[in-house]
Order: sequence, then C-alpha cells, then structure tokens
Amino acid sequence: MTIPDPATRSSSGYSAWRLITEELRGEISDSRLRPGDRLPTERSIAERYGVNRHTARQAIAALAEDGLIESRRGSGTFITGESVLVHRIGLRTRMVRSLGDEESARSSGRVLDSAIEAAPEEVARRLGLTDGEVVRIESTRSAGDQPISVGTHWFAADRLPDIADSLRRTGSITAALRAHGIDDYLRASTVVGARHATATEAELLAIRPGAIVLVAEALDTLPDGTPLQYLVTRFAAQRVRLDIEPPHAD
Amino acid sequence: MTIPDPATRSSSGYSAWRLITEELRGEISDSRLRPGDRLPTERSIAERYGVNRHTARQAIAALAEDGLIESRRGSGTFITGESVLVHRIGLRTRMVRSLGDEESARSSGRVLDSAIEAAPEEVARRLGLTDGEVVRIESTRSAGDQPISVGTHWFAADRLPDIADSLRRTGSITAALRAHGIDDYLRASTVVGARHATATEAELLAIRPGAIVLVAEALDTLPDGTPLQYLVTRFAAQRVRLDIEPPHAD
DNA sequence: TGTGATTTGTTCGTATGTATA
DNA sequence: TTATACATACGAACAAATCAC
Repeated sequence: MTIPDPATRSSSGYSAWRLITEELRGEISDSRLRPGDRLPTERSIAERYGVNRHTARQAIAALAEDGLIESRRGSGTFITGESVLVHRIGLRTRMVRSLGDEESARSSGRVLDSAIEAAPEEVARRLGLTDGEVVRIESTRSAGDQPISVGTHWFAADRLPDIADSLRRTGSITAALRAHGIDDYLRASTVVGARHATATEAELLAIRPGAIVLVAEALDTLPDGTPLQYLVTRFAAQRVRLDIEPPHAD
Repeated sequence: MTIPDPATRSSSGYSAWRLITEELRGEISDSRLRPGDRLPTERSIAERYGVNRHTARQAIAALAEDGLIESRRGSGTFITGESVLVHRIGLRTRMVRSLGDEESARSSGRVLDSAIEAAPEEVARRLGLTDGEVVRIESTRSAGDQPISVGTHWFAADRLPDIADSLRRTGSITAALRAHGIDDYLRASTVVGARHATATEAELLAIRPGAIVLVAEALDTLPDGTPLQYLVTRFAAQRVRLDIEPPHAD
C-alpha cells in the first residue's frame, strides 16, 4: 500500500494514519503478524509509508487502544495474544471462568479501600434507602496474575456496618455475607455498557489508559427481594467477555 | 489545576495531556459543562494550562472517543447530550426500549444485504450444522433517526432459504419467522464484549471511527432447543446500554 | 558492570487544508 | 470574503526505558 497524495486523500475521506491503521490491522488479523511478534519500529513504518513518525504513531496508537498490540518503551511494539476470560452473569454464579481452563481456581478478590459515607442519590434509590449512610468498598479481582475487574460496592450501613472487614478477611462477597448470616442472594438486575478507562482504572486493570472497559451496573437482593448490594464493576474489555445466563423457560 | 513541571510529572507518572483529560472529564460529569455547551477552543485550553495546542488536542481527543464531546470542524467542540437507550436482552424481549419512553414505537429495522454462502466454522458450530450453507443477513436498527445497532444474522439455509426476503418485507425477525411458521423462539445464550468500531460500523452507526461498540453474540433456538439463528450485534456504546433480564428464581 | 545505541513517550513549533460562522 | 476553529501532517528535541556489546 502507498499513501495517496493529500489531494487524493481528502476526496476519499481517509487520512494517512487511518489507512496505515487498517493496513496493519489486516496484517494482524491475517496472522502475517502473530502474537508475540514485534511490529516494525515507528521509524521504519514511517519510512515504509513515506510519512512522519507522528503519523505512524497515530496509526499504531489506534491499534494499541484495541488491545491488538502493546508498546513497551525502549523495547518495541508487540502483537498481544491475550487469552479471553468469560465471566458469567447469572442468578447465583459469581465466578470467573476461563475459556481455556483451570484458571478459575486462581481467581481472587482484594479490597482496596472502604468507607462509610452518605449515600449518593443514585445509590440510595437503588438500595431503597430514603436517607442514610452506605458502606462503599473498592475492590479488584484477578485471575492468575491478570487483573480482571475493579468494582465499587455499596451496602446499607445500618444493615451491614462492618461488611468491609469481613470482605477483607474472606476475599469473597459470598463468604463475607455468610459471616453476617446471609446465606443466599440473587442478581436482580444488570445493565451493561462500555466506555474508555479512566487513568485509575487503567492502572488497576493493567491496561493502557484509554483502553475499553465493560461497565456492569447491578443490584443484588435477598431472596425476598430486599435490596442488598448495588455494585458497578469495570472489566478490561480486551480480556473479558460477559456471558449472560439465559433466563429459565417457564 | 495547573500542569506541574515535567520533572514533577515524571515522578507522578501522569503526562500533561492525561491530567487535562481528567480535569475536563470532571467538569463534564460534575455538570459544570452541560450537554450542548461549547468546550473552550483548543487554543484557549492550551493557554489555560500553559501547554502547546497539540497537547490540548490530545486531551480533547480522548474525550471525543468516549463520546462525551463532539468536534465540529470550523465550529467548535460541544458536549454531547445523547439520550441513552436501554436494550433489553431477555427470553423473549427483542424490542428496543427507550429510557425516555415513546421512542420505542419508532424503532425500525432494515436489511442492508443478504447472501447464501458456506457456513464459517464458528457459525456452523453454533447452529449445529455438520456442513452446509447458511443465509447471512446484514441489518441495521434505528430508533427515531438515530442508528442503534448493526447486526449480522445467520440461519441454516436448508431450513429457511428465503428468510432474507421475509425480513426485508416485514422489517422484523419475529414477523419474518412467523411467516415461516415459527411462532416462538428463545434466547439461548448471549456473550457481550466491547471493542472499537471498524470504519464500516462507524459509518452505519453514525459514530466517530474509533468509537466503542458493544458486541453481543447470541444464539436463538426453538422452544425445543433446536438452534435457529446465530447473530452478532454491534451497538453504539455511547448511545446504548444492555439491560440483562434476570433469570427467574426457581 | 557499565556505556552507548535503540525505541517508545511527550512536548513544542510550524504549516496547510477544510468546514463553519 | 474574511476570520475562526478543527484536522492532518511534518520537523525537531529531549526524556525514559530497554537492549546489546
């Protein structure tokens, strides 16, 4: 491929860097460039297409945001070959299950931070609180050494004032709730969206700032329907798919 | 906010443009900048933070990719105030339902293209075909004048050879299947991911190239479990949330 | 071990094109 | 027509991380 003149390009509606992006994307999906392979250097790509290094960089950046490649300063840019985890969203399933296999056993959660504070409006509405305080917990979950998700959990503070400590001890919501006499809870609703990661999220998830996160906003209730936990979980989209458990046919 | 010296920044790990991005993002989510408002010009942002216009542009570009803002050449950059549609994924619900409301009535599908061809491996596996041909249909769905999703549908060609024509006539999968004597079908599985849009998808969905699409990969079956339709739907993430119908408690 | 070369990351400067007001 | 504002692209410089010798 050669980059056309600016005059030709302007009529076609494609800029040089977009053409280069598509070209490189093709080489990756055709497996001409395979996971672990090193991409040519910015300079050589720039020379190959007869453009400035900035232009080549912009093309490369677009691929990096898709998680197709990963740049390492001083070293080079490499084709990523990350395995995809499938996280099941269901009535009772809260596990991370690997497509490949036995990784699930090594899935582990960790509490980053917790606080008791006034309930934000949205949270109060979801938890059915007219007014009052909530326990907010920030957590992460990893499978093996790969971070999978970061989550923010809210519980009514009057019902479960020290849920954070239990969670810190057990490393699992289910176990922490059991310690408070709650043996079962159900997923009442889940809404999924996607956006770019914030700087903090990117750091916690070990992805590039600007990479995509899947955002799942969910409400867990007791079997009788009482709201228990409102949570917002952000998954690294390049590593995770959400598997929606089908509703049971009546 | 002031951008610290490069020396100070290098220890903090944040570049100037990232700091500006976060700052602007905060102003938008705090509603200090509201939908329809105009962002300060690149030049004034650059001056405000004492950086080069390129640096300001890089910060602004990150917000544009999130769909938070929209740049119009010659005019300015504006805060987008797109309404969010909630698309319900459930056992039988296939409608697009607006948060606001009455938009749902104006939801309409359109067939872009169809062909009968050999089943790709993945599709054959999902549809339970050992070998054979499939009908592939490319479609779009809009609510009002806003494109919501583009979808690729696959049906076994021996079962429903002219499903494409029926779909073209009726504009609805449900109606098209009814015309072929199929009165009911169920969602058997859904897997959701997210990635950046391709150039084609961006054009069809009226989003910026590089904006995010939610990708839902699903299998519909007859009530007896026979695979009926395998489909991959791409939603404009900046306009759509997927609402997962909770499984019924036994 | 250390030193220089390589490679990516960030920033500034400048120029030109294109769309809009 | 003119001015404004965003889009793309080139050139230069330096920083930071890594690698090869």
